[in-house]
Amino acid sequence: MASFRGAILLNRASPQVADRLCALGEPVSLSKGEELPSDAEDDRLVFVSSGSAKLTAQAEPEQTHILAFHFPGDFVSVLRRCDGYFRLIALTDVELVVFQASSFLDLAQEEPAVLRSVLARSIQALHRSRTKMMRLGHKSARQRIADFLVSMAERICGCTCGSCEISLPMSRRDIGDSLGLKIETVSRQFTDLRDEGLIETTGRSLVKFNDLKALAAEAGHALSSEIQPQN
Amino acid sequence: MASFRGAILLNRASPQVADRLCALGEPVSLSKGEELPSDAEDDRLVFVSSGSAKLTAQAEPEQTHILAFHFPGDFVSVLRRCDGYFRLIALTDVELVVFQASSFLDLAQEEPAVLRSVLARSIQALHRSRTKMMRLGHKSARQRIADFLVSMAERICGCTCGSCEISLPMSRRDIGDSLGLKIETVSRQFTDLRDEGLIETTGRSLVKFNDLKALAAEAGHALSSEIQPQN
DNA sequence: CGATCAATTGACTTAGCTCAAAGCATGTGG
DNA sequence: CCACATGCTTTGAGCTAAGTCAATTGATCG
Repeated sequence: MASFRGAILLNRASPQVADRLCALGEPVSLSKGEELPSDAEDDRLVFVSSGSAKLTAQAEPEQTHILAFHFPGDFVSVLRRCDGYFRLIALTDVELVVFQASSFLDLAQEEPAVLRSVLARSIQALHRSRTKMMRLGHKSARQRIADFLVSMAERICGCTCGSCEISLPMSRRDIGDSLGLKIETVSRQFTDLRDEGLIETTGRSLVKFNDLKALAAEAGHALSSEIQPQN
Repeated sequence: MASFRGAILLNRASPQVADRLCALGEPVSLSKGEELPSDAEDDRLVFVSSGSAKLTAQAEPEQTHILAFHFPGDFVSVLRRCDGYFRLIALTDVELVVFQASSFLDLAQEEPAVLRSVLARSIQALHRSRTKMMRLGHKSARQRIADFLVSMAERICGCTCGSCEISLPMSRRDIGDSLGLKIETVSRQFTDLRDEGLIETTGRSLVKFNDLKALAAEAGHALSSEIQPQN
């Protein structure tokens, strides 16, 4: 369970401003599979307190793209419904703090350090997104899956090397939708990695990594610094 | 030839701050093929006054990824050399205004409206990048090329429908590197589109569009709003 | 006008998609 | 608590789009 107030204070905001920002946020709880009600008026900033969620974009019917997975501590920006609409959907029961982007920024503006920190993070996120997404366009299915697993290990349990075990909150379909792969291809890659001893799986969601460095190497030298939470 | 000062004033900055920002920038001219000297210390913000340039990332030797093409009026952020280094390379003779990101932001901080506007643009750019790049992962070669051509028509000559003619400043290899396609595939797609009468080509760089809407449809309903200059 | 490098075209290979069927988890009701 | 039903996942066989290798054509610049 991540605290929004704590995250803000890390940006060296004054406690007063942190409190006022907190007051601005609306706590929202979603249970597994539920969707954050969409808003046609305003862009929103959403802080994830606990659980996990997927941010999707539906350009055309029958083709869902998953833009990102989000975990506790993440700060997600959800654009208002306009060009191809965005949806934030709970993968597990999830607790959020939802802000209207404009009023959040109005207030943050009083604390230029916060605003600037948010900007710096945003520029970094843009670059990460660009490098990462662009790489996706150049990578094989195996590399995409390896890259995905390494990034999940880092985000879910903070591991970048050695071995660890995580529970993936998303389905194979979700993974495919986020990497531009079909569900069968995702499954086959899991099988291959399992056969080669790079991972072990139990049930649908448990994945054990035996050597994260080796897996990262499979991803095509994905630098671990590229795989941090967005905000 | 775009004016940096003019672009800043559009953000409703005071003329004083605009002047001080101008003073902070270092004008740089590059001739075709030249590269902006890299900087290991600071992230930089680069304004494109005239000409065009490509922003590349070299994760591994022998594999260059083009992150974006840039045209007059664009505001590019070039990260310092760290994770896989970034290079800004002139496609034509180009005039730039180069800022140290930190000092630019220090100054912009005095004008919260500017800072916030930059932030808002940056968040938008992040979303565009995500949607666009993610789509690339799901698109066929034909759709990628069509999408690319439509976006170039919009950025180079401002056309979104009807017919127009542009001169592409980048090579087929550059196009491939930016879309995750091989040069031969790029060429074949050009041939196909030419055979179908959607485009006409003269020499290496001239491309004439007969029906941009039809081309956009080929791109898979790429919304024109998704194809605007970054900043 | 010729040298050089970019672009095109062709033949072949392969990674990932499609269609189809079978195996497992998970959770629900008896 | 077990059995079954549902939906997720895995596996298989064949196909297609894009990559690879190789040769040719064409554009651009000195």
